[in-house]
Amino acid sequence: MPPEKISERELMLALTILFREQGFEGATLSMISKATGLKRASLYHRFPGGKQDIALAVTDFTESEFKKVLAPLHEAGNVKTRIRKVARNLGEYYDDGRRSCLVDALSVGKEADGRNIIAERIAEIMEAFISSFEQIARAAGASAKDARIRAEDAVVRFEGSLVVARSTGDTGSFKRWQKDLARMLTGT
Amino acid sequence: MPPEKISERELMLALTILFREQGFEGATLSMISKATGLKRASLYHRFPGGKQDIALAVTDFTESEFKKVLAPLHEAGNVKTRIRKVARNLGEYYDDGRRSCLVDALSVGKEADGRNIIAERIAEIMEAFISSFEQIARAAGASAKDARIRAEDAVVRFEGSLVVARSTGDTGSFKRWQKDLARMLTGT
DNA sequence: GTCTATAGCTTGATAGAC
DNA sequence: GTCTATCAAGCTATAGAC
Repeated sequence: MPPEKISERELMLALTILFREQGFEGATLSMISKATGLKRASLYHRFPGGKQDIALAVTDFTESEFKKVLAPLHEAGNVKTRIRKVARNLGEYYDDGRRSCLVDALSVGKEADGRNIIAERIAEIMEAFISSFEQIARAAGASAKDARIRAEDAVVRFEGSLVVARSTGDTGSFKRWQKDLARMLTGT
Repeated sequence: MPPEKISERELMLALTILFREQGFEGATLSMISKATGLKRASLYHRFPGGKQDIALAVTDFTESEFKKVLAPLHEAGNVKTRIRKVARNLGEYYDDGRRSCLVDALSVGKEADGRNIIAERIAEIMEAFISSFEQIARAAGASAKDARIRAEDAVVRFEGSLVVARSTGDTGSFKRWQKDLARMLTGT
């Protein structure tokens, strides 16, 4: 057999960028082929289920990458310091607000039956994101109810700043979000 | 000639719903035909420029509908009362947070040349949205700089709550946004 | 594990009748 | 202003060679 033209990780990184920018319908196999350097048939060798399989793999990959980005939340040390580390990580991961959110891009569009398997799967990432923030808010002393609200609002402002930045090109609100995150979650 | 099968306004309403749910790539001419009751050729009679023409018409239509929704901001009367009226209007327009934002749905995806004509056009709606909030914040006594930041953050939280609601099905953050809007913009 | 070649379908778009 | 019929191009997916 010929050697792998592209490593698993490089492959997933290229696919993630593409799906984030184009969404599910927008990302055609021709684009995928071009972005990865693999011909159609090679893509089907790696992802027997086709395009949907690829999108689900991107979702799995993003979930695990996100865990790394959020990892400092669950480490030892000062709460605010941990949150600030995560704010920095997210800034790096989203190129200071210039990249779109995969959850947003892949949750547009429904099947004829009104469902969207990828969106259902990707909603778990969103919930895990909120849940991580919720835990750190609890650690900072918030009540169960308050912690949930603080976490949801922090994620809301994160997602919103990426939408606004994509539309207007202005990343100011993302940067304000980064600065504000520790205060939002700890309430002080 | 046969009579119009569907009025201009009904047509635009159906198209807006479709593009909001499916995005540009996701909304196929087959779906458009089904949603409007018009065959392909009839659509091309009304929109000679094809699908892109339709999307631009939806953008224009949404811009004028949005002006109506935001109109109370520019009327006479108590500032907070006017803002609360707009919060109610937006709740109605977005079905209490259950509908997606057109700006979000249509700003996913780029042409090969890196541009996206529809997204560029629709960015103007986003800017007008922010600008309306900015004016009312000024009217409430905020400095130019503060008014801009308050307006941006209000729109950020609005867009974010729609993304989170679409993903998780939870409209709680949208309802909190409605309650909070007057305080956010006036700073009190 | 990669490729070329191809199948079969859907897409966006058009011609021309009524 | 609507329609049927049709088109080329692009789509996802597969078969089979190396």
